[in-house]
Amino acid sequence: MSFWLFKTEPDTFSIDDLKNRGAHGEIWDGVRNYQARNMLRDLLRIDDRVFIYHSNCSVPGVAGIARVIETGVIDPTQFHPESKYFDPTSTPESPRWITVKVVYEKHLDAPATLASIKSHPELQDMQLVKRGNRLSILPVTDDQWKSILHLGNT
DNA sequence: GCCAACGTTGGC
DNA sequence: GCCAACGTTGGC
Repeated sequence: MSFWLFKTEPDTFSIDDLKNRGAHGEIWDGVRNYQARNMLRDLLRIDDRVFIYHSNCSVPGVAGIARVIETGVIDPTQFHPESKYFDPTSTPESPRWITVKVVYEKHLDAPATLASIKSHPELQDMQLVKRGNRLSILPVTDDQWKSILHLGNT
């Protein structure tokens, strides 16, 4: 089992929205970056655990945890002309955007804020805090996972 | 709103 | 292949 971090803007889709989907979970749609797509398509496995990270908000940070329940999911929004994620160059015969479905697992007791992550020496290697990082899907090491759990459960 | 740090697009 | 222009991300 591997660990990951997914970014989301809580104004658009928050961990509470994911919680409200219940056991049905939610397709992680809208990823339109090839590096991120490749991780979703090629590296994520069922039962992998995912930090849900709230970005572009007043207090950015890891809010909670989700679990991968389905892989190789064709992002349906690429075929929806009314969607902001519509991709007219993708075809049902050869879909370009593949993603996963996740289900809510739990909130951290308190969010592990970006500020607190930056203040912890053992987390300075996280891709999240690396200069210029903009990927919305990031790998997390076992040690980083444990450290952030600790940050969020004090 | 500002702006740095990207990724993408398209002319050449 | 080069590179300028443009769009996006996301912290602050």
